[in-house]
Amino acid sequence: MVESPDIDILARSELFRGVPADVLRQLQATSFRRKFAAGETVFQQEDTVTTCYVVAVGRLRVTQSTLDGQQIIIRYLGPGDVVGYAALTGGEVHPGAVTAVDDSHLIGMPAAVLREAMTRHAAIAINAAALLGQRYRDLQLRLRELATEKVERRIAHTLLRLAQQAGRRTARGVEIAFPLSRQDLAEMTGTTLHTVSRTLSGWEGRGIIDSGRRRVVIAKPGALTEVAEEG
Amino acid sequence: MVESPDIDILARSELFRGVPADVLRQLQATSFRRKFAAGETVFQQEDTVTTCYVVAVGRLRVTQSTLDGQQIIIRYLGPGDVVGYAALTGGEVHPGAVTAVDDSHLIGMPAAVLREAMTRHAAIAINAAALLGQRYRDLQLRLRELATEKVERRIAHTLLRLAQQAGRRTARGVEIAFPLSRQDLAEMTGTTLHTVSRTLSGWEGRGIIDSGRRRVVIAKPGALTEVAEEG
DNA sequence: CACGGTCTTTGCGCCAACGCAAATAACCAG
DNA sequence: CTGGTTATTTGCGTTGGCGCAAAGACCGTG
Repeated sequence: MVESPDIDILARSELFRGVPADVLRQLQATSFRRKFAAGETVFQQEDTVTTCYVVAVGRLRVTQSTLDGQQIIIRYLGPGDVVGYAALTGGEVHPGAVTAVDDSHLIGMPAAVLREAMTRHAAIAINAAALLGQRYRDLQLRLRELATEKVERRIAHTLLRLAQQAGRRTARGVEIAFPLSRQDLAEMTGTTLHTVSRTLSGWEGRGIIDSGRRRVVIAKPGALTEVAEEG
Repeated sequence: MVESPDIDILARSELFRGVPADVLRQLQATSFRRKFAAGETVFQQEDTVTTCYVVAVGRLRVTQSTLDGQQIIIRYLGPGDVVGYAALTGGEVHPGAVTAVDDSHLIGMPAAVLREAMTRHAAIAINAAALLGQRYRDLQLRLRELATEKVERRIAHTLLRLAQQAGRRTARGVEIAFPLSRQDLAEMTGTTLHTVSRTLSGWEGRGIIDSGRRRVVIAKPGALTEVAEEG
């Protein structure tokens, strides 16, 4: 019997790294694959936690909304990332919503099974703590940025971070490898799409970036870094 | 032999809740108490992680600074809270600085011992994941608040949150039970001490709060909630 | 009880960024 | 190719909150 490719993906994921193959095989018995088309929702904010996913392929967006419809983007998720971290912490409901921004394949498993596996195999629980700590640290950084930096710098930093985690080298420069609108950038930086548009237009004029409809290519990463760091 | 009071504190802490007493006794063999006077620093940002603490008594402040001295307050820690979460995630350095704002007693233990205990007792690792998840969720909320709400509301929300976690009922109202300056509130809400001062003055005039030098009493929590929720 | 240090208050001018509005521009479905 | 939908750009007036500056209040200490 051929080893399932899913085992391979899990073995490389942030949550199951270093976990023995036989444990993964057991987990895989209750796991399943699920596809989400771009734009489809994986779960809504406040949904009850039933399933935990690991991204096989694709890209998803985590958002958090207020009652009156205001929304911010918490982070983007890509291959190997956990979708629905609440399952790791024993949370009852999802604190944010997750939507696919590209066609995506997720490997899902029941939250109860995962919780049980964590009690049995400390390595998984330790990985969970590590990945949550990583996300927490990222958020601390963004909070500080939002509190202390001006809009232009925030946008610059955000683009550089996105390039780092989902950049693709092309002839023109580093392209953000998923659809990213002005509105999206606004929701990541705590500003409005108008201000983002004006800022990007400015950079476009200086040849720093090359952008279009839901598309951003960083032509001169060095220049963008300069904007982000000083002046 | 009398059971040490530290065991009791640990058993009730967010990290060691539900962990068998004999495991705690083992951990306590390498643990020690340390006092910090108000104003003293437990560790600096970027310090190497060597020790993990649990707060026995007191109150501490976690901050994050930029190179140019800008700083924000990430959170306050009180009895039962973990100080130096990086030890739980395998981090090499502390991502933030911790300072005592009141005289405090901490129970410390070597990070390596704690890490080892996590691998041996999944319950500790699971608690670690839970508490990190809680902090992450709190930060998501603050990020959204900072990104979408105006200063006055942010300050109102912040005060209400502080009252929740460290409020003390008095004749005049709910008092924040540790020294809290205008500057501190500014660093929690992403604004300046001037704006905080003006805002508090306004509320003071309306009888909503009663504040002084590094001291805030919420006289009318209901009115403050109203400010926080709707205009 | 006077002094120095730390907090807090308040006035004033200014500007980054918002909010509104309206004109493109790009994409999609049929 | 055409009409409809979704994204982007840009202009213009407004303003919340910053930055600077100076005065006043409070506190611990010698």
